[in-house]
Amino acid sequence: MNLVENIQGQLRKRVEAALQVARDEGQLSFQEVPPFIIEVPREKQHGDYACNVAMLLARQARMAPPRIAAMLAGYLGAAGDTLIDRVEVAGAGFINFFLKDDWLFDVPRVVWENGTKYGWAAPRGKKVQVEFVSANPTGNLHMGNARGGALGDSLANILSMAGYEVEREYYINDAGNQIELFGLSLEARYLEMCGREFQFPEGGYAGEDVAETVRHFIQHQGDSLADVEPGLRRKKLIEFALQEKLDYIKATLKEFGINYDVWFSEQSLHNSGKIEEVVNELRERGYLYEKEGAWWFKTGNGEDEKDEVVIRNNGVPTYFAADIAYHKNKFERGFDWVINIWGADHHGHVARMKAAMAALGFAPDKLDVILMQLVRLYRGGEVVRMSKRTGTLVTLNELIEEVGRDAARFFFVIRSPDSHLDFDLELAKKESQENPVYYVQYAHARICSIIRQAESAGIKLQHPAKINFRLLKEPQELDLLRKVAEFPNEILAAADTLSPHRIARYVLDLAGMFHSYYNHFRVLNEREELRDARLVLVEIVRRTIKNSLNALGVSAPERM
RNA sequence: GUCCCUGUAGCUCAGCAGGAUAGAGCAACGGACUUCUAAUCCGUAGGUCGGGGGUUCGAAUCCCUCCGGGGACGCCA
Repeated sequence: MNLVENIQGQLRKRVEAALQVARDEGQLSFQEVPPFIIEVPREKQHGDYACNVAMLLARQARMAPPRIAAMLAGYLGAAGDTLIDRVEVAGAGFINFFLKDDWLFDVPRVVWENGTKYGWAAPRGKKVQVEFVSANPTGNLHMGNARGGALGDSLANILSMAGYEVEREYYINDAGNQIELFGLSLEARYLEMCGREFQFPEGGYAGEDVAETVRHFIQHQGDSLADVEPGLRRKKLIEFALQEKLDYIKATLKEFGINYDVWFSEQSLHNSGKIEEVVNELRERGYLYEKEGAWWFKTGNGEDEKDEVVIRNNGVPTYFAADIAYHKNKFERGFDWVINIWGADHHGHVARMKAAMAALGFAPDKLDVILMQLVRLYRGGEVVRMSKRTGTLVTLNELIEEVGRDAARFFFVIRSPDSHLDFDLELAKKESQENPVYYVQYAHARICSIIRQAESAGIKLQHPAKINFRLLKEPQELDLLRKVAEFPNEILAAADTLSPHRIARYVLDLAGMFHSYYNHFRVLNEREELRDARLVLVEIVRRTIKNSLNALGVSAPERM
């Protein structure tokens, strides 16, 4: 049950009824009800909720907004109303609703009854897939992958809370040119270590981690491949390396708190002939044309030059072709909504991908791509280039070790995906003591401490039904109830706008309100009834903090 | 040249499906621990929302334009 949504719905009905009565009585003339909103105003003095209908009606009613608002208010604030305390008209014509506090006293019961599921919406019977990270299995995960991981996993959590059936997926790019280059790099290192002639490929993977993988291979198989046919040698090396790298990636992501439902191999699309199949389908539907020996996909109306090659003139399909087959496969699996998290450097790919889906008869609206701006890494003010090939990168493993999983995840997810993220490692380490994540976690730990303290004094948390919440008279207490009540709506808003950072902001706010309250009032005070009510209040705050942190993949410690 | 993101307090960023007096954290300054955890709190100070037009009852938010920063424009992925 979503209390806030419920209240907003009730107010909306009252406003609609008032509009009808006003029209029936000839006070107001309008053709249709405009799409007005019932919102929580920023300023507290503007009431619990505000409605903008008067401003929206001004034109068609040919009346000044404040006059409309005043007239409607006359129909709204009936004496004896159980919900509305009073109605005021203010500003440019806002109708401000001041509610009786009673509804707030329902909040603890609702939280209590939902328990660990407070904030979860009812299942809506829609399947959504979130694909994220999907880094090439040719190296370790870097800062950009870390951001994508934190973002994608949190988003998946939030969508799940919003009632969607969510699957997390990792697309393994284990085919194509990069893999061939990877093979050549492995081979060169291998021959080098076996003391043979070798030639390192131009632009190859020169990183130390690749050399290390080759060393591992030699530990297992020695120089058994030194004299075999190069194609076979590379195949064996690639097989070994991909397995090792992928295992490592899986372990790292797990350590970062991310668990995937599906690991999808690009190679499997090649093997099963799905790529060829989808290319043929596009060709039959008339979306491909041949030019200079290659096959091109028509992206737009043919006027621009954004067309993209799907089959190279050597007959080998491109990454784009594989990706089309992959996305077709996604839709065929019956997802109602497909979300990809890509680095901003792939933005040119979005329109093409959507066009390809449309060409295949799928609704492109069902595909959403979050373009995450790239992370730029600094070390003591120096920009660090992140390149897998040269191996100069800070890995996710190092990040977890240096900054900690909780702080790292919170840090990535507190910013909107649109923000360019400058990450200075020195600064992050220095600031780790002051990181906002500790502020939130500390609030949780403090509440746990209060409850422990109460228990050791023989005071038990009681069911809200047994509590007189009218004793909570302090404005800060009512504000906390209000804030907790907003949580389910915050989740829905974060899901709708694909914005996990809203939850990070929310929980930071809630923690701040709690810390302030803590410093002003004593929960465990002498008056038993008040004490019991406050104990339940801080407990529902604790649960809300914990559920928020869970959504972000951050732990909620009981002691700090 | 085309496209995407971005420009808000000294710094890092929220707010941007239009709403009322533009917010938070950090940094700065001044206070609060005999009391449930001071990783906290309270107070002070800090702004031409990059510039200029437009739409509107109302613009940080939408549109146009200019300027600054980042990125993409491959038969790489």
